Amino acid sequence: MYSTSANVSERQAAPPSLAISTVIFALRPSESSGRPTLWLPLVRRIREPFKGMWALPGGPLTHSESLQDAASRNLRETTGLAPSYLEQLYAFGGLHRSPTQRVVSIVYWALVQPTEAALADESENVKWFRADRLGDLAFDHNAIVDYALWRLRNKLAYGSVAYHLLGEYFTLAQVREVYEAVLDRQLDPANFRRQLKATPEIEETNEFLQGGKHRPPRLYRFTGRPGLDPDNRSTP
Amino acid sequence: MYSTSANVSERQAAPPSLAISTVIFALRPSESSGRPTLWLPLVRRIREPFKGMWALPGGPLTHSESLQDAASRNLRETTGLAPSYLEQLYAFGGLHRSPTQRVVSIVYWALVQPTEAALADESENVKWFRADRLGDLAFDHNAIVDYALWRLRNKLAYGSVAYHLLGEYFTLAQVREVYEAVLDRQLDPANFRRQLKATPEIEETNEFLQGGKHRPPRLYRFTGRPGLDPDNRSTP
DNA sequence: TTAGTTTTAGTCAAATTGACTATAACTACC
DNA sequence: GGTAGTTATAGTCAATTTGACTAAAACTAA
Repeated sequence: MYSTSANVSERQAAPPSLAISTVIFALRPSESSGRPTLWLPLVRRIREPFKGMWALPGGPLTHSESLQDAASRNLRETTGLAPSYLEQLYAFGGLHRSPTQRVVSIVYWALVQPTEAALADESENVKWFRADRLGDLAFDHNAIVDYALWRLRNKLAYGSVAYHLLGEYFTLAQVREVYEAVLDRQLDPANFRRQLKATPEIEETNEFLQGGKHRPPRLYRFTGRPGLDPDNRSTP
Repeated sequence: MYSTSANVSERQAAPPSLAISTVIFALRPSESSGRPTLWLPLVRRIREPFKGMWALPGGPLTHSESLQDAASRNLRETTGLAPSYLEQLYAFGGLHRSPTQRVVSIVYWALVQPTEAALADESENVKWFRADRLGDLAFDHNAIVDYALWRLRNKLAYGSVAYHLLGEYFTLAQVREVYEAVLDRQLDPANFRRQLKATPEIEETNEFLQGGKHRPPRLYRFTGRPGLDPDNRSTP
């Protein structure tokens, strides 16, 4: 319809095009320290503009999908995973985001639990990067990732989002490691666990994690519901 | 371009159309109690769908405007006012928001300081309503207003947004009245002022507000910057 | 001058937070 | 089998913050 070879007046008349992108966070052990760190998948652009550079996964909004469905499909197509948490981040609509056309991107951010599947889906054009060591990305995607990180840190501090980066069962120390990775600072183990034990959504189980070279920690489980976004208002 | 009389296959092929809407809050003294309450302007729809019903101010995104500029213009056109605070709320993109076509609305919310001008701009098709006494609105606009109210309450509790509903100089009791109106509960005057006095962005002046039938309260002034949204990142 | 009003400062106990100590319960190694 | 190493877990204590409340200050209206 709106071919890229359209002349100027045609381009001016065309409505801004609408795209969906996703910032997908997962935890992976750092190669150096072994502690968990934040990673995210990027895709290599195979055409202009920014051909060859890395960019957030995304694509146009198809006619039969809600915004969230489009983001969810996008996520599945690039990582093979289902999101454990998915929330709208922001609609970016600056005039000069793309040099060739006016495009408005509605960006979602997601948390996934990393599995073998995720690694298997890596390829020449899809790779995972440490969130704090991205190079220069296409478009305004560096700014978008920065904002997503800010939002993640914020939700971590106030909301109850850390559990979506972990499996169904977890130890309190694992939760603390998530906080330390995302907030990038050490937390006092004893005080941290006191706070977690005071939140009613964290349920104690009678299971313990065996295998460490120390006292086996108790496993817990998160029983809360995510958020109160318009998209997620009436999810039972 | 995409006329409403296009046939089904043409409509399917057309990209979802993109609109900007704004939820504009201002304070006005309640008619009954005289205390400040939240009001917002609505416009009457002059064509289908939902012809005759009240709706949020809005319109299509023009090609030469950023999202925020479009919201700002929208606000000025319906109220004659400039926003004292403007922030993106959410992008609503459900499949069936409008019965006639797929439309994605990027909604902003704003705070304005009410002046004579705002009242003057009321007309047959633009009216202000109490935020807690809206009827049935067009489209999904009731849900949008609910979400905007939720966000306002949230920002009030954590952020520093109340001052944008007041003038440059204000008394601490006026701030408390804003909180009481938005949160809909009474706050202890003494404790509330202790908290405000502890926040460094609230600057004491040497002026006092005369005219009440009681001890004249000191005037204060807000010196902080609003937010950290992508739109407002580099505002000096 | 007095009553009525809101502003403003202050007290005190309860709850929360931050820094820290000590014991429990496991594994690994000698 | 005992002992060192490690993390889990409970608990203490002072500092800070919060909520409920008292009371004086400073104006207007009568």
